Amino acid sequence: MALGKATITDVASRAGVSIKTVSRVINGEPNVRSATRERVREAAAALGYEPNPAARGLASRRTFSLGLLYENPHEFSYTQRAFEGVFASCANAGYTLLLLPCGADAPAARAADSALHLVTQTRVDGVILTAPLCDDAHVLRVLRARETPLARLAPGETDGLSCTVRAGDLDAARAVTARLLALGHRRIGFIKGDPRHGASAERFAGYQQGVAAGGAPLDATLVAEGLFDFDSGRRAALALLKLPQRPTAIFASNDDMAAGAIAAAHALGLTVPTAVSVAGFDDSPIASRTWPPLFTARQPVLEMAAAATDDLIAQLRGELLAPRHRVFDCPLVPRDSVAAPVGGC
Amino acid sequence: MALGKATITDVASRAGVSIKTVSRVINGEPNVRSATRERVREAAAALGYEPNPAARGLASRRTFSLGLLYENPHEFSYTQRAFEGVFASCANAGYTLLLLPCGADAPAARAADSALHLVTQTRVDGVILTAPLCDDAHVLRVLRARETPLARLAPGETDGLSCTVRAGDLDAARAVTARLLALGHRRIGFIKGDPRHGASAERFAGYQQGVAAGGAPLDATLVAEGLFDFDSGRRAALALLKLPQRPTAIFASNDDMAAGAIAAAHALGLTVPTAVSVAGFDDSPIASRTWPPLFTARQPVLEMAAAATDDLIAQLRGELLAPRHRVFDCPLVPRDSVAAPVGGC
DNA sequence: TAACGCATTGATAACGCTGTCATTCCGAGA
DNA sequence: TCTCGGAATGACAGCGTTATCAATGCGTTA
Repeated sequence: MALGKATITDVASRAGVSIKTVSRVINGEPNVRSATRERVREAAAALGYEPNPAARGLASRRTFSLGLLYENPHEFSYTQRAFEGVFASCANAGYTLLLLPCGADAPAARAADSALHLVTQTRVDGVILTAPLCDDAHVLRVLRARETPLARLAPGETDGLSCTVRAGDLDAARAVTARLLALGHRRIGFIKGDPRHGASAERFAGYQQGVAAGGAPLDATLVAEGLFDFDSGRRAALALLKLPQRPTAIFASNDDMAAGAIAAAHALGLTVPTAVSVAGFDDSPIASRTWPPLFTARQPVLEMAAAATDDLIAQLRGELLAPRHRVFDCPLVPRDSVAAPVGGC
Repeated sequence: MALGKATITDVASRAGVSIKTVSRVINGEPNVRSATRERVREAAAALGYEPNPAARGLASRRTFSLGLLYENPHEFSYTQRAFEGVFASCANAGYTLLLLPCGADAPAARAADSALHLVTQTRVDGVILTAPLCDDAHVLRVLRARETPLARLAPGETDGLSCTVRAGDLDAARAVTARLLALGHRRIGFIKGDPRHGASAERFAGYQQGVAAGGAPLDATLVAEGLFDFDSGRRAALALLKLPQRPTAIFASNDDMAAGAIAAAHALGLTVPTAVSVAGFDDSPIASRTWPPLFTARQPVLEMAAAATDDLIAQLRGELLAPRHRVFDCPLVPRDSVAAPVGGC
């Protein structure tokens, strides 16, 4: 096998056909006799032929590559899990993947610049947007001006223009809350997530509905603000646990903040789950690395990202008539950071 | 500003020059009168011209893209930090970055396949290899057969062929050990890392040298095997802490295993650092999220990855006469998981 | 003034593929 | 046997750059 220096012309002459026929075989186009197809395949294999993506891209005006745009995340593992899902689908469909991080702390216009770069400079065929960029007006405007096909992961709102994939945040948050209530907790603290993420409002609503459904009092002093990162969770939990009448359980909107809440409890000399229960959301790697490990709801990030990518590629291939909107369940993951409150109910 | 549909021909006619002159300006080549250069720049800006990478790649036989090859990592954050460093350098130099994960648990040949794919299919100009792939004979053979320029991050051994960037693992591990000895510990357990990583042996050697230099006994029963992941660290620490004469301190080869060691201590009812001190290595995100936070040595992964990328690009540009080999210091990060043993020395 | 040399510029041929459209092939039906 | 029509195939013109090499301009020297 040669070192990949063979061109389509070499294959064509070896197979005794025109380059156009080779092109047809390579691209799986119809109207090639199966004997011919086989002959071309053999010639290509014998020469170790690999199509030149630059030439292909130049001629077809496509790049067969997708861009994954994301913010430098607070929650470290999310992006990586999403990436793995997107990558798997890309590899599967023969697409190349470009990652484009945009600094979270940079001005809003910065993200739009990154998006623009992705489209003009590298000319990807489509873009996958993760929260919170998938709701960023600047970014959306830039991409839509170029008519770039989109898929949005964990958006706040769906529209009729792009495929979306969301988690069933509301239901899962309600289920977590219900579980805490069932254990006998009446005062359940809540730590909200970054308000720029659509999921934050959903999870909060799930908490509220759960509390209301359980007949427990809705106490606004038990709700603290957070930003999805460890330290904001730690600080919020500290404040909650220092309340005159402190909660017996804390439900943080994600695992990183829940890990912060555990650290806060430790710092105050409160044992988890004996003195205070802590629940998270996501089932990110840190959820099984805290002590005690976190009770949480599993968000299937990898599968969701893969689904978003599949839909985007289907759209590029014209296989999708209308944008598809998917919602993934988040099953509870029972772990030791949650128990009945001391004294029962 | 137009929507990036302008070609080099448009720019040329607007500036009243030939396309070759525009090409010269775009690529920063010499021998263009500064007045001409300025006129071309203005025309390009006015038209919103963006060079077409496919056309450029076809004509120049380069892609201006690099590949980052890595194993699906045990230690979750490492790759992401490395990616950020590599990405920063690529963006800086106008290169595009392709990530290529290869499953850790797949057969060895699989990684080589991924490497091959990177070179033949996407035709990157150069490849950055992370541990342990940077020491994988299959991968290296494939890439060298194609004469692909390489940079290797955290290799076991350097060679005369490719740029390398390493951490000063041995010195840092010795310093961590010395610190534990200085606090009065005499029985210091050690959890080794994945033997396929060159750093594992270095860190172990640092531990051994540190113990020897401190005049403490070298006890082989205090050395446990690990694989750099949380669970192997937890299990190894459990074994160490159940020894008849258990260590008063445990030095794990990385933070993930150290977090596992803390979990093991908790599980046995041993308080950290009162009953047992725990030290890690890397200063990965989890190091500041455990309770208590981890005493560790900071490996500047992002900076190292950026350096490797810079060197690779310099090599591609022909600016490097011989492969460069860099070593980065790993300063100690004092945190609360380490204290003097109960009873002093 | 003519000739020389170097900096500057341009005409044109690749680069390896896809798209368009014409052509050939081949079996079925008249 | 001839005609017809769709399947199969091929010729050739781009796609938007860079590379090669020739041509031009211009200040300097003989």
